[in-house]
Amino acid sequence: MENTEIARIFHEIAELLEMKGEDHFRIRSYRNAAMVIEGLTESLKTLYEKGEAGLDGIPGVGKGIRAKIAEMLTTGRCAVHDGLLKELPAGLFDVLKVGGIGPKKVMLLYKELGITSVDALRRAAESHAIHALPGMGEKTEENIIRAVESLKKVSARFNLAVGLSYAEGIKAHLQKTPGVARVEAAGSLRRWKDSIGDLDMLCIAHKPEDAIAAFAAYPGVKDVLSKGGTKSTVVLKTGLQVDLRVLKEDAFGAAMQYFTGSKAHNVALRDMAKRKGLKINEYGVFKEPGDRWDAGKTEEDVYRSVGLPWIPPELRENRGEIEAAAEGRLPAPLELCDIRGDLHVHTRESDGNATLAELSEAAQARGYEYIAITDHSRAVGVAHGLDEKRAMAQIEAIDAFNERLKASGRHFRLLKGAEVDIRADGTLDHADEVLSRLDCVVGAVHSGFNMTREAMTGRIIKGMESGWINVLAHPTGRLIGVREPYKVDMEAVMGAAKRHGTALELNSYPERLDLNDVHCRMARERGILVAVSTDSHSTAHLGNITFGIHNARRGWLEKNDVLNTRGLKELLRILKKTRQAGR
DNA sequence: GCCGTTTTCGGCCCGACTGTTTTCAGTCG
Repeated sequence: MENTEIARIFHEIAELLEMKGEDHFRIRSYRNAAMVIEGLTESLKTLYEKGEAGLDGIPGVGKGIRAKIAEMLTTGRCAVHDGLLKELPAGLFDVLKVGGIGPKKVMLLYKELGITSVDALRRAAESHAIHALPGMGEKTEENIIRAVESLKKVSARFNLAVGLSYAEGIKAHLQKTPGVARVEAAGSLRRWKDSIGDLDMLCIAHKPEDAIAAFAAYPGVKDVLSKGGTKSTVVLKTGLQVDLRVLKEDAFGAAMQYFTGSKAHNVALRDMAKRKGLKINEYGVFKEPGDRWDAGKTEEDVYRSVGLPWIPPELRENRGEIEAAAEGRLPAPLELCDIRGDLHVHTRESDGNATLAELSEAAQARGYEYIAITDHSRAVGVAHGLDEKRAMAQIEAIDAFNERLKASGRHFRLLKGAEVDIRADGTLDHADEVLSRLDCVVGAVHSGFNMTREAMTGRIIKGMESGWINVLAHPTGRLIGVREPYKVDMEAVMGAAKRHGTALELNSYPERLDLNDVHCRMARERGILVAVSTDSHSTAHLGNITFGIHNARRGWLEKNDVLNTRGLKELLRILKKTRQAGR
């Protein structure tokens, strides 16, 4: 079993225990362990196979949960999970997803009315069978009908680029409201998480009620879920939920810290504060009992109050950043100015829409020293992939172009490259005669996504073993919200990358962000270089590098961990060495 | 169920809003 599967089972145990009304802290332990497991950079299987001590020392995983992990790894089952599922029907998980229905109500509806599905819930609400139950009323029935309706339309999660554009729209709208001094997005968007479930907005306003009213009146709003004195929640027409909190200026830093999260980071931070006799909430830092500390204006104040330096939002996942901050070993965040070029760019020869000259100009305008032209190979027919003849012609064209650049005194170079398909049998989609003339070969999987895990892993490793691949592009093939990653053993792929000196791509396209944050961190720990590339199909796409940089930060990558922070000379040396080592 | 500068028991982050209640539970983030 893989980490994600084991984590899922712990999440389910937590939900089942919660419905049964078990101890809150025990439930939290399962949730916490699940989240910790999702952030691990080694598979539990590998750790377990190391022997007794392998699973020791994982924070939040004690004796009980360790035993369950061992049980799942050896038998593929978890008796506690199985037992709970015998007590409670699996349909209750769906009922729990209905907004406004929590574990207590799910259980009440199940016990009193036998409701085990969303459909049954809606029917019960429509036939007014619910309001007779204790704690339920007519309003509850109306809300259930509405929540079930929106459940159907809501798409799971939104990608970052979409989230950013909504946040900008709301920000512009609120800033037009008199008395609104400042509006910022917090939450997972500010942490640059690869996908967002909702938007958290903060605002400073003299009259909170005016800001709340303006928020509810935003033209994109479909439903107002709640509207209080300082807080409101709405659902946009697109299905995205947005929360707004209105605050006073002197609490803005504390609120930013609080609402940026993650929840796990905040719990750990507040626990730390508590041990120091302090209390942190969204209004500031307080010395018990109750009196105010001057630590609410900036986030730095909040962190300083518990003896920590400011922690970049991208790292706030309780994956060791608090300990690292305490010990002064936070990673130095990767910056845009560290990036010297882009190693994955398409032209109109395949499925891009820009010419060599246009891309060259756009890249120079960004201050780059190089970009690699990496059009598709022929296997990607829909993208008008290049066969050997066209590839050779492009090589000649790039050589000629570089000659002209040189003659004009520009310190910029186009690298000859290709995004060559790793075919289903692991062979490459260009002949050696073409590959040997390229500066930078990007290998990628674009078909046959439904292979078994073993077959896909073998296919990719065989591709790398050819010795031609400098960078493995979008290594898991995921498209956020559209397509799951293909099944692949990333530990094995990284093992091969390390042996062959292959870099792994962090594809900056907001729908991809592949490698993800945890995979980036895995690469760093294993000493594998990451290429932060854009996979641009137009000059505008070069700007997507921003998404890649923030995702790299989430993966703790520093300048030295990234291949394309190297200057041209050093880059070419590394690219050449990879080939020589591999062949 | 986890954890320890309060260490093997007794804690465990904190607050807003809603709908149902006559003082608060449930839900959410």
